[in-house]
Amino acid sequence: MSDIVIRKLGPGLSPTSQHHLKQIISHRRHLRPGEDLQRQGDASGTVHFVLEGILCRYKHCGEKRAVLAYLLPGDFCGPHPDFNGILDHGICSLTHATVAEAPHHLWQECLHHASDLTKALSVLFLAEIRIQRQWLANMCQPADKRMAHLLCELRARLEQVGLADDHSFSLPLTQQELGEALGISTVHANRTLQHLKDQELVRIVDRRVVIADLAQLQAFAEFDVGYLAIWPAMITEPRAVAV
Amino acid sequence: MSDIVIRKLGPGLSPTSQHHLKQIISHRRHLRPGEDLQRQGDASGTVHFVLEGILCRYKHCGEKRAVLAYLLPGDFCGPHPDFNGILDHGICSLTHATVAEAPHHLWQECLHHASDLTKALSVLFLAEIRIQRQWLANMCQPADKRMAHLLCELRARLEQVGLADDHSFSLPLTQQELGEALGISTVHANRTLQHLKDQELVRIVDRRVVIADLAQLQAFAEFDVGYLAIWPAMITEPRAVAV
DNA sequence: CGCCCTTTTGATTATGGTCAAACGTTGTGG
DNA sequence: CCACAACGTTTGACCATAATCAAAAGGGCG
Repeated sequence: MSDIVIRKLGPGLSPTSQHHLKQIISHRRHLRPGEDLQRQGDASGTVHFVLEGILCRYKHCGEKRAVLAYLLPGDFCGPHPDFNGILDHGICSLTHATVAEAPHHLWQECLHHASDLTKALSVLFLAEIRIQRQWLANMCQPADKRMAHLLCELRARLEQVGLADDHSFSLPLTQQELGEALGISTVHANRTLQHLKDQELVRIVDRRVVIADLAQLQAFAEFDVGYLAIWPAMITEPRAVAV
Repeated sequence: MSDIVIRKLGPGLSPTSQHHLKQIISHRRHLRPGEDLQRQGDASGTVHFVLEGILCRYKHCGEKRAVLAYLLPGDFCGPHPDFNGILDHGICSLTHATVAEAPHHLWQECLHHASDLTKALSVLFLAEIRIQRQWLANMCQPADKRMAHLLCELRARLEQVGLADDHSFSLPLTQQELGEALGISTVHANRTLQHLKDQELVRIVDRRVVIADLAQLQAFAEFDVGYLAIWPAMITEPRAVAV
């Protein structure tokens, strides 16, 4: 199951490093919906990778909770090796989830032996900040476009790890949770989704997102997949990683 | 003048590395207001540090321009050493500005010789993503609080490099540019500033932000300086770096 | 002075928030 | 099996924040 991490960390890793990494992250931890993996204000903690389920980075913002990022299977939860401060945000599981946990000393040792791993992590990290910037840029769009954009992004990221195709994917999130990520109220998230449904762009049935015409949805959302490319090869050859 | 970069990169650098770095970034480049340092879509470019003036990272978002980050004196413009793709955003100068430019081959060599520099850069980069996350979290606040928060942030970041005190700082940005960073219209940026002025929290006179009572402004903005700490020591001892 | 850019103001519109209630589903316990 | 609680979804009415449009008023500069 840790293959999904290898898949995401990509073609850059030597077989030796891959082996090392798999050993290190063999320890599993299960999380229930709503359970925190790390809390805002904690001193920097253990390294994690998502194996199953969806988690989110979040901050408290007045009364509300602001969801800053979704963490999907294969994603690195941090903290980054160079970080040695206080965590500025929490990580919370939105579904039942399984994460791989790397004990601190083993992780340090692994980074030491597998020098290409440090670079691969940096690349993942740079990919994450590109998503973060895109989310901020999207804030100047109306809610329906933002919602469509978010669904396009989730689809593309899940596809990278083989969990989505062009027509549908599983999305066990509530409308409230989607709203928190878009910075809109639950009620408005609902109306927004209905608006998309009325336009026959997407439907959400039975915890699955169903897309009639992906190109049309992406056009509506002004979605350009470029910012999600993790490895340079993916820009021209998106499926290269999936092989 | 490149001292400001050393100051920001912080106490982590050995004297040798500092010397190396100063040599490498001795090449200066001047930018006029509105001039691009890098364009969205370019292949990854040259490394830059801001020495004077204010630049911004931006994306086009429909008709508008979304400002994603301000780059202040001492800030690293990227690209990050591990990044080798297409730039997902542009960098534009908002004022007259001076940047230090490190030719690619010298930069690579410098990173090789000064291994602590790579780490220092990562730390700066992590600081930048914390700001990015905070900006996103702020999007669920009303515009007046966001504006106040932005001013608090700019003040604190400028103070880190000795360009602000508790009472005022120079801010040669237009209300339009502030609005683009907050995701609000120019008109609303103006009304928001007036609202803050009416509450006697801040005034902007003659391109300077004047703060009557910093604590009061920060309280209104729900501003917690923690996310701006670059080095662990700064969390408890913010002035340690400034010495 | 006249031009351009920025700031300011007013009037109008629209996007999205809040409150409240109803409806559907699921899971639990009697 | 049903009753009930808990949660998520849906709907309506009303309100608030902010966008848009238009125009006037300053301000710096050739």
